[in-house]
Amino acid sequence: MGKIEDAIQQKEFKDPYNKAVVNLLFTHSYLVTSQNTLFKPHDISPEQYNVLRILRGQNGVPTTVSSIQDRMLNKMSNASRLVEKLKMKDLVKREECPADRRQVDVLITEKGLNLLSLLENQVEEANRNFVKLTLEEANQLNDLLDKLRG
Amino acid sequence: MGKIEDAIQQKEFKDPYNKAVVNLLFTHSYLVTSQNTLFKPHDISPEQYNVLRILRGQNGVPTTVSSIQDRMLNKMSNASRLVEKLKMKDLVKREECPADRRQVDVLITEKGLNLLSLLENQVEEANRNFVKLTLEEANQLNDLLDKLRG
DNA sequence: ATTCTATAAATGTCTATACATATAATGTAA
DNA sequence: TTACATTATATGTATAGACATTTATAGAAT
Repeated sequence: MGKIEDAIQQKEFKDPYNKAVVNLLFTHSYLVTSQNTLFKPHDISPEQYNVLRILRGQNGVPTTVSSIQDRMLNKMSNASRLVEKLKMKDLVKREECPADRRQVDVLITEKGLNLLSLLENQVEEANRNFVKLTLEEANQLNDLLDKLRG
Repeated sequence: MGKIEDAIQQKEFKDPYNKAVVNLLFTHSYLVTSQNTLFKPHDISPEQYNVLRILRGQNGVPTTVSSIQDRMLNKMSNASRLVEKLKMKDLVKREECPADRRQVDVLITEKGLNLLSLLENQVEEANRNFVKLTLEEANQLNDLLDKLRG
């Protein structure tokens, strides 16, 4: 089992390329659904978690909203609103950038760092379980995905 | 270029499994964004397109909402509301199932079939272009994704 | 027949994506 | 300086995903 044909009851695909697109959409849904069970109890979404990780990666250097946007997994998501959600939970703070008053400096708070360290190990451990591949296969998959996007 | 590390400016990952999860989320966004440009002019979403394809696959046999749900790429999506959207555009019709009045029979209309055949070649052609792999690599990717989900 | 349970679909609510537009601040050119 | 284009962020609005709840019907058990 596990074949995409069975999972969505579609007998055949136009070609391996079109099958790969469908397979990727389906596998994405599998992963997101699996991950959600983890994030749910902490009242945080995978996207918000991702923003916190980006901020911590800055090691205390403030980050602008557009810089967060550039580094998000989904370039179409709305960093401004995600930051607002995180701020309401006191996981980040926002300050007007003195050098350029259009910009907003975003920083992760102590509370944000604590939540992140609590979550991170769980997420990493869970991800290893969700991906039922050998190490070598996981590397192959990474290479193929990198190449897929060109 | 093309490597996930550059694309999201993250230097390293915990392990290839965690990298694969991030890589898959990112590649999903790449594909969906690419596909959206195609669907936009036709006032239909990729999800609605997918429902139309499921319905056509039935060759005129009515399909219930829950059966559509089972065959969708995202099991968490809401077939009931997608069918409602399609109905408002006269792309599907909905009939009470006489045998079981809880169920609703859904059928694709002539208009729906026309839109589908117009879109399908474009989508299939575009998908081939989005996936920058050889045929063999595309097959490998499909096998890895099938295995990933277990 | 009555009650209980299960199932099908619809609905409510929140979050996020997608994309257009608005607002404010900056930089540049006349 | 004024005018104009550019950039950073915020906001408006629609669609979809996530998940809980409701409503209606069906089937089973008493």
